Amino acid sequence: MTARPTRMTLSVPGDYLLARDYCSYGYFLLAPNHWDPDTHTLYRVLDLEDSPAVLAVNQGPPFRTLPRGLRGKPLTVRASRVLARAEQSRAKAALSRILRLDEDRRTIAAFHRADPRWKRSGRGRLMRSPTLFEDILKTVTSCNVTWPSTVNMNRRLCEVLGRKVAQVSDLTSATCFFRHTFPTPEKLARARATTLRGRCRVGYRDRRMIELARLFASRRGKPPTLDPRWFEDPRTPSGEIHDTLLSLPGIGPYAAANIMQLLGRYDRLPLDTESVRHGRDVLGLAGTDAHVMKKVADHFAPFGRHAFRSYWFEMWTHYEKKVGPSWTWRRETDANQFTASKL
DNA sequence: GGTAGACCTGGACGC
DNA sequence: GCGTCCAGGTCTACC
Repeated sequence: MTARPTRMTLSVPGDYLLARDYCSYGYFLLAPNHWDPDTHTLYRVLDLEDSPAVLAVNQGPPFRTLPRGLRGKPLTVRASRVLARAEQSRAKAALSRILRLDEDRRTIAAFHRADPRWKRSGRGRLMRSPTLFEDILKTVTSCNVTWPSTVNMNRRLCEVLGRKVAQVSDLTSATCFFRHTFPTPEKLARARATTLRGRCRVGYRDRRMIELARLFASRRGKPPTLDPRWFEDPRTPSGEIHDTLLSLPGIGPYAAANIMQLLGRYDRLPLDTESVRHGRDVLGLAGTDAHVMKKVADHFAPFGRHAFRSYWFEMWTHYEKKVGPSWTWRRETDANQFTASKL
């Protein structure tokens, strides 16, 4: 008799709402993340100790408008196979980073005091990846391309360089969209530039991505050149992290500021063409692109260490007014909207 | 320190 | 079906 796939429960902060807090940043539409808007279930492929597995995370039945009853309800996590105890711990740690479970009610309340517009909806957490490396690579794939290309690059990176889930269960065969993990730094560090360019369609980013992977990869048991723990440590000065990010291949001012927010440091704004569009269309700003960018930065400066979240949820709400609540979005249709020229 | 142009992909458009 | 144009941040060379 074969053992049944693992089921777990994950505790969340008292105000946590999976659909609202997971569908809060564009990366929730990128492989190997998959959100099913029909069942309000998050599917994520993760590299665990023995082999990859798919996790399905759910908090309750789907809804259209934000419900009160679900907030703080523990998450149910179903795995595609049996997970050893160490794998369960690793899976929970990965989900905690993705879902920002480290942001407790007090830190969200501090944001709402700085910008009360989001108190009613409870917006405050921003979805991210299970590792800093994946956040950095996803940011590189979002630079100098329209959003559909970002979607394709991430899917192909997983399919070409990720590990495939071998064990097929009801979970993986019927409902999961992706079967491959996001590539590890070690795997990407060994890849050929021609593979990245030809099969993953990352273009001129090929060598930069390999160089980044080499900085984050462990080699022959030696620690990596860059330690993610240094970046994640709240005691590390923001200025030092920002300077280090700017020194990395493929990381410029936009990417560095975006990675800062993914690290939970919200005082900088990643300004791009979207910011200019938002400045003109929503804030009514005028002038050259450079002038509008400067005015957008000035506009959100009073929010201080909460500036990015004020900026981001204002833009997110603008998207939602056009295409509905983010938890109803489908990658294959709504995902194509996220480019300044279309919005 | 500021700026122009190259770097790629994929979608839109015209023929 | 083919060719052309355009959007999109980073990097380098040049002033």
